[in-house]
Amino acid sequence: MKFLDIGEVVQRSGLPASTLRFYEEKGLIASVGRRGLRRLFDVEALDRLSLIALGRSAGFSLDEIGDMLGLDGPPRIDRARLADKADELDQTIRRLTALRNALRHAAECPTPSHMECPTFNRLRQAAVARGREARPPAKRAPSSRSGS
Amino acid sequence: MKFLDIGEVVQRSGLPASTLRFYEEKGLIASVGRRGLRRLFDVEALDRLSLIALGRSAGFSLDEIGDMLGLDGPPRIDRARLADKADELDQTIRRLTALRNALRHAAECPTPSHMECPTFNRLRQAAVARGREARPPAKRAPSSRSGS
DNA sequence: GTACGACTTCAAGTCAACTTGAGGTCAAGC
DNA sequence: GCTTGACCTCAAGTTGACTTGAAGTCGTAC
Repeated sequence: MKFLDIGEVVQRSGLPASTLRFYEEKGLIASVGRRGLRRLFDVEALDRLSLIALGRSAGFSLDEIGDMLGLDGPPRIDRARLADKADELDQTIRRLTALRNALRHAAECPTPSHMECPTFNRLRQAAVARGREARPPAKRAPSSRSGS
Repeated sequence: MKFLDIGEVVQRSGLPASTLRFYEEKGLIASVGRRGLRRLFDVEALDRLSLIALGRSAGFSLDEIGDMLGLDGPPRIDRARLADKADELDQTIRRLTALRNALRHAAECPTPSHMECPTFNRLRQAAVARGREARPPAKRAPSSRSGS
C-alpha cells in the first residue's frame, strides 16, 4: 500500500497543507506515520477529505463532521442525520426562494421607491419578524486564495 | 414627530442595544440626537433596521448594505444590485437543491455503506471538485440569544 | 437627595475555520 | 559536506458580526 506525502495530498485534494494539519489536529483525518518529520497519509485520507468537503458544503460544521465520521476509524454516517440535514436544507431553500422572488420583484418593481412597494414591504416585515432566527445564505470563498 | 429611546428600538426591532450601537458606529443607522447621554432615534430607523435585516438575510454583508442604503440619508436601493443578488441566490438554490436531493437519497439508500453508493460518491467527487469555491449554506443564529 | 436602573463609552473577547509567520529539521542533490 | 526546499511546530493573526465587561452618567421614583 502506498503512502502519500502531505504534498501529494495537497495536490490531490486541492487543500493547502495548513488545512490538512488543522484537520489532523481536530481529529478529522489522521496520518499513518512519519517519514522523518513528514506526515504520511494513506489513500483513504482522500476519501475522508472528500466526505469533509461534502459535509461542509451541506452546511455541517467541522465538529459535526468529526462526530459523524467518528474521531477515527471508518466513516459511519448516520442516515437520520442526513435526513435531518436534508429537511433543514429544504427550509433554507424555501426561504431563499421566497427571498429571490421578492428581490426579483423589487428589482423590476416600478414604484419610485422600494419603500412604497407593498411586496417589498411585506418582505421587510418578514425579515424583521424572522429577526434573529436565520443566518445569511452561502458565502464565497473566505480567503485571499480564492482567485482563479 | 416622536423620538425613540434606544430601549424602544430594542423592543420594536428585536435587536439588542449593543447591535444598534454597533450599527450606528458602522454608519448603518443614525441617531437624531441625545437626551442626556441617551440616543434618540426617529421612527425611520426602524425602517432602516428592517432593510438591514432583509439585506442580511439575502446574504449581503453589512458593508454592502451600508453601501446600498447610503451611509446616511434616505435608503436608495440599487435595482441592478438586487437583480444580481437574485441571480446569485438562484445559483445557491440550485446547488442546495441538488445537495438536498442527494442527501435525501443517501439517507434512504440501502447500500450497507455510503462509500458504496454511486450517488453518494458522485456527490463526494462534486464536493471535492467544487473545492474551495463555495461556502456552506445558511447557518443558525450565531449567539446564545437564539433561544425561543 | 439619593438610590436605582437604564443608559453610556471603550477596549477586549468570541466564534469558526483557517492562515501566516518565525524559526527549526531533514533528505536529497550537487 | 553543504545548500536547498519541502516539510515541521507553535503561537498569533484574520474576518465579520457582534457581545461582554468594567467603569461612568443621568433621569426618575421614592
